[in-house]
Amino acid sequence: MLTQVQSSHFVHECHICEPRGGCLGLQLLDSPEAQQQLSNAKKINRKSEHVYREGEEADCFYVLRSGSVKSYLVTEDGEEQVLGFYLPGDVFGMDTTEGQQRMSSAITLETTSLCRFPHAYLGGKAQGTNLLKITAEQMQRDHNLVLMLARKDADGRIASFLDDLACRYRSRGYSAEAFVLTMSRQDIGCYLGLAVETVSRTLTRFQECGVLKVNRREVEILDHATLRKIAGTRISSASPSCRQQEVEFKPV
Amino acid sequence: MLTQVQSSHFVHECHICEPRGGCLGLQLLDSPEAQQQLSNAKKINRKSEHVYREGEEADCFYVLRSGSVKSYLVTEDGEEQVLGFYLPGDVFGMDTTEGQQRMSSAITLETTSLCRFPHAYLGGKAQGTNLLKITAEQMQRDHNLVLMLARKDADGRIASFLDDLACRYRSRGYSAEAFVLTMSRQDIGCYLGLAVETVSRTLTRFQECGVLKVNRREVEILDHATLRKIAGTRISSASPSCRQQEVEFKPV
DNA sequence: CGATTCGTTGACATGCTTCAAACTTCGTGG
DNA sequence: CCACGAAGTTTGAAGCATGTCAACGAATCG
Repeated sequence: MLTQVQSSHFVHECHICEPRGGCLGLQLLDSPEAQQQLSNAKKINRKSEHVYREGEEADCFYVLRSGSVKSYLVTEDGEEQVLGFYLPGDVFGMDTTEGQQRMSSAITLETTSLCRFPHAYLGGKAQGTNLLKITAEQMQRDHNLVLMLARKDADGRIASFLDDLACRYRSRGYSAEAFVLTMSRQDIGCYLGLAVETVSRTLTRFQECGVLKVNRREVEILDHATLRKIAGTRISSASPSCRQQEVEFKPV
Repeated sequence: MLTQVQSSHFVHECHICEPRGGCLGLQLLDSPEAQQQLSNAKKINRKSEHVYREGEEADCFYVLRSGSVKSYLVTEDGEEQVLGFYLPGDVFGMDTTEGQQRMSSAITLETTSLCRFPHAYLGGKAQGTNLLKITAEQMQRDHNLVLMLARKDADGRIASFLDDLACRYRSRGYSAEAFVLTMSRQDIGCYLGLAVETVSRTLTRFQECGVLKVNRREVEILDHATLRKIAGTRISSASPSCRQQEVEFKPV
């Protein structure tokens, strides 16, 4: 059979997956047809070519065979945040599942060869699709945290944190404008990479701005629009919406 | 059948998974026996009880039904880094797969009810086990990045970054002591949440320490032990192994 | 009702960013 | 092959956001 020949050829020429206990293609694809497809799906990218871009519809993930790749996302302010660098043997592109829009971009850092794993060919072996979707969501959440820690100042982190909580409460049918924090200031600081004192001071300042009302663990969001603006604002961004000095101008 | 009754009871009393398109238990577990097991696996935890601890062997993941949970990990220096807060409906504990040691801990923030999903019951539906293992590894990598961004200073981040690269090259059969960076200083800074200038300065300083030899993108690690020590060192840790002032003492 | 944990506020120290400028390397076209 | 410009890297000086240290008030718990 031609497919058989192709298939076995495909297996022997590549040892990149050995540390994983053998070719991922053989592990994940049952039919020789699918394996042949995979064989054909090998691709060479030149330096600085995008493997995929944020917003594109995802239909596969990748194994890097040679070269190197960086994945990144872009903040609302046009700033780039690198999420990781991939070396030969690494699997990437699993932070988005079939049919979803890519949540990050990937670009080659040099001439690169990679193996495409189209979701469609995974067939029965990808039964846990729902689980994969859940893990992808978790990764996206992690990536947001990374972005927050790397690119946002204290104001931005606290605002993002509160906005995130509000959204999650809303999506569960609770009030997004008033809720009780179940965690201590210590925990919040430890999550956001800030000192407890900074958390406390920032919350106080937000209250002075009229953005929030805070009483110990009770939070009420008074001006969600401004909160969002602060959350999306980069450190030295041009518009200091509600930053320290601004407070002096419009205390409530 | 008793199991049937149990099973349907189990389905009707819980609406936490509705936004996911229905009970995860029904989606992931095929046999009524497994579903009953799941039903029995519901658990109430009081405030500040651990759901699992780092190092324990993982045999399940969880869906939070009510209450809230925080997940975290502890640095080599005993510092805590919070990785996330979970609200009702959230799935957690998927950063470790069956049989592995937990890579993080989870503790309740208040009285909490949760649903256990033992890996063993997933049966055929979890075929993509290999894929899950890969996504779990990716998550662990992300968590390391979070820890780095939140808890380490510039020296620690650069050192961790280089050590990570070295380890990955070693595991692939390349030299861990001498390699070429495929990414620009800009990219490194963008990954580590540092300004380009800081990256450059830090590398220069490491060279002055005798830890590295750097020439543009070529890196040679001369003192891997010290590099590791810097990587693991927290910001204001007692031992300033190779920090700014230290350089003055022992320039090479 | 003490004891402990949690939250807030102030003063000060400092590590990193920002701004600026020079140098090197690389790619491109004359 | 060299000239030229763009991009990447390095180094210096100065400002500032955040961490650290310290003290106090408030709430919680046994």
